[in-house]
Amino acid sequence: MPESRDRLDSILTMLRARGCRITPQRIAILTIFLGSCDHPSVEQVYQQVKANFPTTSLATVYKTVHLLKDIGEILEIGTPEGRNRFDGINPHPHPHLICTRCKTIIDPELSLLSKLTAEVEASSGFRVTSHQLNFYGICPFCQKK
Amino acid sequence: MPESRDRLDSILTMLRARGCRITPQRIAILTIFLGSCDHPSVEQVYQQVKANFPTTSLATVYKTVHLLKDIGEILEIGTPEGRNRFDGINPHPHPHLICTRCKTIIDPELSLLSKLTAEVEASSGFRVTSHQLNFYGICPFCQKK
DNA sequence: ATACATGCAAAACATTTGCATAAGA
DNA sequence: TCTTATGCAAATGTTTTGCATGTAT
Repeated sequence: MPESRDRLDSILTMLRARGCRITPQRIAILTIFLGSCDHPSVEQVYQQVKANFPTTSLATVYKTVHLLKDIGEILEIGTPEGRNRFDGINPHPHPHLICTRCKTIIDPELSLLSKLTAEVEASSGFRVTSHQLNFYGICPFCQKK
Repeated sequence: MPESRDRLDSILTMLRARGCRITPQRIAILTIFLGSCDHPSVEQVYQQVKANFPTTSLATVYKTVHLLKDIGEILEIGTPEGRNRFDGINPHPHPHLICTRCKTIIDPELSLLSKLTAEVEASSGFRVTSHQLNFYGICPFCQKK
């Protein structure tokens, strides 16, 4: 995956510019986020990092995740079941489609969303800078059960 | 509010049919959910219940909230900041437009929203039961400052 | 009378924080 | 070397659970 390599490099550059240090743990955590299209929780990231880096602590994962969130490279997703999940592929706000039964999270393509934002701005006069849009429902697989 | 009275009655009937008992605490908690259009957290509900019912415990609020969630009368909503919130006006969740500067909250009318939900269902196969939509931005008044 | 609900306190989780030590620059 | 990151453990905050007592039916 060449583009995620580029993205890794650009994030590392950004971290260096910020005075942050590049540690093996941070590279490992970043690699996991950039390489997985699902939306892992902190605990899931921790388990994966430990596989290659057994001494890594959960606290470090939390700290790194917050760092990445602060610089805008990953997005935190609120879920109804306690542990939050993170999106490292597309850190810009976008809708999430959450199955309330099996907890799967999907990123749907919505052609109408930009029009919706435009409608909000036109009718209210707000300058919209961000949004959070979560749909909750039952996925096709769970509907059959 | 006559319609929320009807809804209260129908929920009480539903609880009785389930073998649940109607306690003052449950009525108080239900009344709070049916009467407020915002999305209160458990803690907020607890504080409100305590005002009229000082002996109520937080555990009871949690248990009642879960009961209501199980019978489908309120919806739990995940937020990125820890404490979950609940929607008691279930059938018609509405978007919020939040000014990040002055914290004003507006309920915009969005004609496109139902089309957006239809688009999600059509493209994903999900049966969408609810959603959460928050826009963040700067309101017209704050833009002038 | 007899379940079921309540309220307390303790437990179970998820997340954050403080601090001594390890390690990048 | 000099600062930042790590890892541990303790602290925080939220939600759940067990159990004796209270209470709706």
